[in-house]
Amino acid sequence: MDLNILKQKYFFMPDATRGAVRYLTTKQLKETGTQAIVTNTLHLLISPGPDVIQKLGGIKGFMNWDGIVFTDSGGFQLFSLLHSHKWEGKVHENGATFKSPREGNIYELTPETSIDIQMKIGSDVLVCLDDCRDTNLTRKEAQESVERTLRWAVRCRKHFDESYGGTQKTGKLLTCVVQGANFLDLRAYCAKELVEIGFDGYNFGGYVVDKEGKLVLDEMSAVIENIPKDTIRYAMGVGKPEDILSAAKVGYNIFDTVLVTRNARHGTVYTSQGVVRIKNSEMALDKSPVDVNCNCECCSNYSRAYLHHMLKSNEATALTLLTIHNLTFYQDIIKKLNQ
RNA sequence: GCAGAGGUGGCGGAGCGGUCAAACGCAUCGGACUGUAAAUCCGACUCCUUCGGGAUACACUGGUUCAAAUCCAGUCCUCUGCA
Repeated sequence: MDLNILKQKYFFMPDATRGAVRYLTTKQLKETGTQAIVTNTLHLLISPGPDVIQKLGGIKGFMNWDGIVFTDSGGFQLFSLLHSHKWEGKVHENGATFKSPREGNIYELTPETSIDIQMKIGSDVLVCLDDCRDTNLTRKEAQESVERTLRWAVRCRKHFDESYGGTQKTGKLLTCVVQGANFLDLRAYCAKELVEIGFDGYNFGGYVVDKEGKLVLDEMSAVIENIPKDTIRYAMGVGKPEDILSAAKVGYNIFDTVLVTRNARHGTVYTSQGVVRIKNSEMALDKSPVDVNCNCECCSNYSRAYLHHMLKSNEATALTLLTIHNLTFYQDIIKKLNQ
């Protein structure tokens, strides 16, 4: 598999956080036009555990997925869960120590263990552990997060190269995350320093929309201006269809968001005529497909009225069909970008 | 027919003198969701309102009380047991 394509073309990766895009079979996932997915180090660490996945052929063998796999470092989830006190644990210079609410085990995620876990999961593109913080950071906090992210990036780079032989030996790519909150100079600084270390990709990290839900394009620009063009430029967590187009225009080429699949499950679907809420009463007698301009399994076979009824009746089939549609809609956007 | 139990908002079901326009659940109607603890969460849900309130409401009709969904009487229904 030639991973260099990730540096040249546009990709949208649905989140298969626990090694599954919710409600889709791997076959259905492929049929949406999806070529790459993101799984999550943190969630897979807790269950079923990296050793189990490794024994079962890595995430690709496990899922029977022959496409590209990214693993998120787990930093974003863990730190947001810890910062909001939803999980017990603490962030420290060596990473984070936390208690899994699932079975109460104590785990430690460090730059090195994060790489180890991602290797065992068997992903194609690894992400360095980054120090992701809350929104509304002071300059001092943002600076600390940048400096720690840089120190961790160095450790990840070193560990990946020294313990595994780097890209040359593994064939895998290593990407890093640019922090700096809404301080443009910190964003630029973080990007430059990471480029200095050298990675296969520079991911825009942190929060991608402001309080009003507007994409932070100025921050994204500050990063893109300081990284190479022929690299992975992954805008993590972006976003709404229009946000993906904006980010692509600025220079990003890879995207992921939970909105696609989560909104589908909640009955909010994307169409060529804008957002439609399938659960709303006006859909009850609507014989038209979700999107007349879509050829997915959902739109080719079923009416809005039928999907409305299934959602109202808690029939899981609707979740599958709407996920297929939303994901197909996103992949169609990506196809147009690649034309 | 006799003996018990009971009739509360679209439904189920709390409340058993004042803080009750009435808990909670469901249904209904909106909305949110951006490196997923999410088939989740939030709001509305008698009518009117200049958003401060106002007017009708707990089977029906009377009554007691400063005050009744809550107490009393009668009426009409429903369920369970015995004939």
